[in-house]
Amino acid sequence: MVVAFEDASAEGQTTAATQRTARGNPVAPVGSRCISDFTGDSHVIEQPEEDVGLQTVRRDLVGRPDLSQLIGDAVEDSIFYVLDGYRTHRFDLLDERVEADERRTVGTKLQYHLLDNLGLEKKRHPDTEIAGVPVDVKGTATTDGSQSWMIPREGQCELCLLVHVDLVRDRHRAWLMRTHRAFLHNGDGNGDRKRGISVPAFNTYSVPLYEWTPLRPNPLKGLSEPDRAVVFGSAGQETRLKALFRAAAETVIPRGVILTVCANRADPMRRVRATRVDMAREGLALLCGTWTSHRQLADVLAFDLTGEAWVAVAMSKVLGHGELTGQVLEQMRRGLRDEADRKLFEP
DNA sequence: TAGTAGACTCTTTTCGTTGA
DNA sequence: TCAACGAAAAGAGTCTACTA
Repeated sequence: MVVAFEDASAEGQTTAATQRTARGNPVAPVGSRCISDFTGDSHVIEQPEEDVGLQTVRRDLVGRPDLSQLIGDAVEDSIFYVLDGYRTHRFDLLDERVEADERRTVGTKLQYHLLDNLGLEKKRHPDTEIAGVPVDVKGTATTDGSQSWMIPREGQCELCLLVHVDLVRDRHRAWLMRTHRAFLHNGDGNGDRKRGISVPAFNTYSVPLYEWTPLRPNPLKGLSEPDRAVVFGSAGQETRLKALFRAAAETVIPRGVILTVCANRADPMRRVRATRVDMAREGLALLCGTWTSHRQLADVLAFDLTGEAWVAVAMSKVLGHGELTGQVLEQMRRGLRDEADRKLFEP
């Protein structure tokens, strides 16, 4: 097997001295030549710091203060899509009911959600352009800590935004890398002639965009077995939602979690709202991210209700925030006719 | 009969568009 | 640039039907 890089001084001539075996071959050094299988183009490998296109894209991405959050949101959206909790009750990709094939599709879905979240246009090839530079987006979700991105022939020597989701530790990280042919495995590639990135090349030439960032915890994963039995039991939606809010009080409940609990039932959000009076009787106020005043109060209490999430907090914590408390309680009182119920939401 | 689900209508909020 | 406007989405209330 001959690796596809040459000493630049040889000007396109692959000599015996520059040929390497695939196993244990060294990382193609800066200054050596790389030849794309796809275009046949021969070019010199640069340091990432000297790669104008890579640095342009890197500056654009790291200049976004919420980059890791935007990509994290895309990861969570992709996982929710694959789990299909709204129909299946599944909330964990490690669940035995999730097929390995389904897990693999997280990376594919991630491309679309990531472009959407970053406000990037979807193109045919490569996937998008960032700051005018063509960029491919590759995502991988693994359960063993390993990371492998398969690069298609047309992606060779192009810039790639690489995202790794660690499903066991619930975290994600992203890198930028120019995936030179010389950095990919040899042999015949897979059936689509895609090739994986060699680990030494990745360790040498990838540029991290941010460190490991935790995904938002899924409150369903933290439930005890007895709580989980009630939340996914045979009772009605309201009973099960109340059990969820009790068990996961002071924990942000994303909208997707509510849809998962109420899988295959109509109008679950209606049932969440219907639990508000009962929860108030138990001393818990349900804040909903849809309402501006609720969201603002949640921010004050250090809960992030973006994505129309909900949270059950002690009523005592809702009080004492001046006009904001007044607006939240007024919103909760709205429409209640029973005087005793209305009293539950008075300062 | 109580609890629950579903359907319908009204209200509120958000977001994109338009024009000054 | 910003306010006004309208459409769409989602919250909220009410009523009826079903079931154990």
